[in-house]
Amino acid sequence: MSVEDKQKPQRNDRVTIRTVATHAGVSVAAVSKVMRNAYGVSEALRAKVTDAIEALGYRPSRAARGLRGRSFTIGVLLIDIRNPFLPDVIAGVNGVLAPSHYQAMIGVSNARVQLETSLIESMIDYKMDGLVLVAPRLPSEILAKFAVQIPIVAVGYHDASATAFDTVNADDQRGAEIAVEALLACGYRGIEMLSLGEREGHAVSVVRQREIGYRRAMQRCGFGASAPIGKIPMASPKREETMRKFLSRQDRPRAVFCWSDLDAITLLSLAMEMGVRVPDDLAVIGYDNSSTAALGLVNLASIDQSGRELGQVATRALISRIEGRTASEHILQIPSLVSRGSLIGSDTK
Amino acid sequence: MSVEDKQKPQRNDRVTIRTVATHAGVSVAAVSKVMRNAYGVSEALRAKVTDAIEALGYRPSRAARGLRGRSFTIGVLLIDIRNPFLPDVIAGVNGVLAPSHYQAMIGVSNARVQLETSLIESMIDYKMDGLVLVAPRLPSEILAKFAVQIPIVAVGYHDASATAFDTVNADDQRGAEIAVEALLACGYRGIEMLSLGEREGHAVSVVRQREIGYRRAMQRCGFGASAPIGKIPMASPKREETMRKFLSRQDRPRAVFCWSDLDAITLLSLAMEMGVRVPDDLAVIGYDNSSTAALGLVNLASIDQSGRELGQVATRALISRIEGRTASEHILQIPSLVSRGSLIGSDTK
DNA sequence: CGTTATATGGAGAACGTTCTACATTTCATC
DNA sequence: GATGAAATGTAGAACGTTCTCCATATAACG
Repeated sequence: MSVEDKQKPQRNDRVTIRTVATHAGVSVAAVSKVMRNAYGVSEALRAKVTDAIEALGYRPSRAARGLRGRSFTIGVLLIDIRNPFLPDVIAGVNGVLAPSHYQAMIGVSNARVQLETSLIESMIDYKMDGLVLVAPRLPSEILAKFAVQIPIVAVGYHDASATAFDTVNADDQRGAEIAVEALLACGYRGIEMLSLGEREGHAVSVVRQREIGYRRAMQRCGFGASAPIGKIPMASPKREETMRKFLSRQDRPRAVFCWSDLDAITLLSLAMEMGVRVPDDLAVIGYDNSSTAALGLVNLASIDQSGRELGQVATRALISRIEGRTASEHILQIPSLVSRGSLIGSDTK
Repeated sequence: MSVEDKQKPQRNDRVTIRTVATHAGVSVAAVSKVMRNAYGVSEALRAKVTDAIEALGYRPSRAARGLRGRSFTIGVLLIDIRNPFLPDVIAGVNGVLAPSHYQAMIGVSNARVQLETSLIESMIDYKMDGLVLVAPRLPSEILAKFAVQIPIVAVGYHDASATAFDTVNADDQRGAEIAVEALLACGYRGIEMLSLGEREGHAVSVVRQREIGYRRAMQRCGFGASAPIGKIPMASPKREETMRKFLSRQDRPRAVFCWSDLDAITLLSLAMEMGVRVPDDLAVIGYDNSSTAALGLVNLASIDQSGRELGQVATRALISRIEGRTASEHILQIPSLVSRGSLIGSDTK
């Protein structure tokens, strides 16, 4: 509007720590001290500086911060964004972070080890302050190597012997036991587990843990150590085909424990389509108690491991590690059963 | 192991551009040039440098890069991580980014304007190269202000008059028309829309656009301009209560068009629970064609706007803008109907 | 009043890149 | 050979912070 409109400051208008210092009539170092509320700042100085910050709308550059010190960002790595269990974890992370000055940035690896690695490296290169890895695929040694460079908490990754990083898990073995016990308590006898058919069978993975729990519960109840475990491939076309085959088997079990709601729900859908009645012909119990399982239409009994809580606990652990803790922590939550129609018919029809 | 174990380089072992330069026997600037494959690099030089990079396992620091030039990161802002439509968008973004040297970092705003603002600011402060905002809540003027500082593409945000940023949308008005037309074609006459009950009624929001399309289609078919639109609150307790009330109305319409699968699916669940048969008593059509809608158990007819494609198109637009385009683009995709059991019974029972 | 502690503020060197200028070499072309 | 033009490589100044020393001012104490 004014005649004095300048051309120059069009892009060069970034308010830096220097602008603030000049405006407040103090040194750059002083402003920095106030920002980090470091030692050696008088009330008068603080007031001057905060006023200037307010007046100019100053925001420190995260990039520059990261170059020298902390970036106040924590990275979250998700294996997969479609699994409805993961948003719960994110919600937990964000809940804990919200009141703090930390912020979360999320990366999605799509279960690709390659991408997972490069994402972790990127987060390190951004000088993020810490990482929450949700169900990472990388082997423990590699994670340990990364953990030297940045504080790490792994969620959904069983390695209680790791010393370089922390782990936060629901007790997946126990969860599987609870599932089996629930099926037995309902009187079902022929019980099978449907697990994930993956080449990698790390004991670190939650899937493997659930298999162990399933086997143990079956054995304890006298059904032999080699209780049957079916493998469902991950990729979509094969996946449904395998399930259909399972459903049409003539020696189909009376009840099935699925390693994840994701599979359980698809199974339920196919069962309906193929005329297999649930739970009359086949009882189903899933894992994660995802929001979809809770839908009236789906009505899937499931093991609840409170993703939200896992996210919260993991974040708190990470922050304590960022703030200096060095001894590793391995936290185990107890999962619980949420009974629904797929386990035992609600109506006495 | 060796006796010469040094204490010093324990943390100081970062391989920087300087390490590479020394190792290759060239200048720092030369290495930088190779990295950015800038003009003025001979084959011999390039070979020396890439060898050194390989040998040392050098990765440029994103933090330092961001401070001076590009960071090769694009920020994605999600309004909500629970809506199963959004993972599709992410998949599209990642698909386009994967072969490039760009990487995506995701922030989740949980529909909070405050958080959305601070996340955008953070991404700017990280010197990210561009932003994909998915269904942002901020008004257009504010977005325009941000767009001066960083290239922005908004997805699910209708503002074809914006000059500072691009928009990528499915044609939500058309989508709603298609839905209404489909219901009419099935012979249903009493049709209502269930929309989102929010204070904010920006025309930019997809919800409002769908309402407009619904009204227009109804009017065109002779059902008056004031076709009824019910409002469903977002928060969970009130939400279901409102739906129950709707379902038990004695003047309940014959068919309903829901603004989102999210609501449609809950409605389907409640309908089953309350004994309202779908589609015999009530036909339902949703929006988004989310993965949940496709489940056999749910079997919800829905308007497909291919989130994946939106993500791809948006990312390509963003990259072209990063690379210099200044004129704004406003892209509109045509949605399509996916007919399923909630629209017309598949079996002739 | 000296002398010593303590509290307060500032100078300036990192941090690891990018990128503008410039210096040098190589190559045509006359 | 001389003369530009083009190609190739380098020095070094940013970028916006943090943080270690230092310098000074003030308080405490005998």
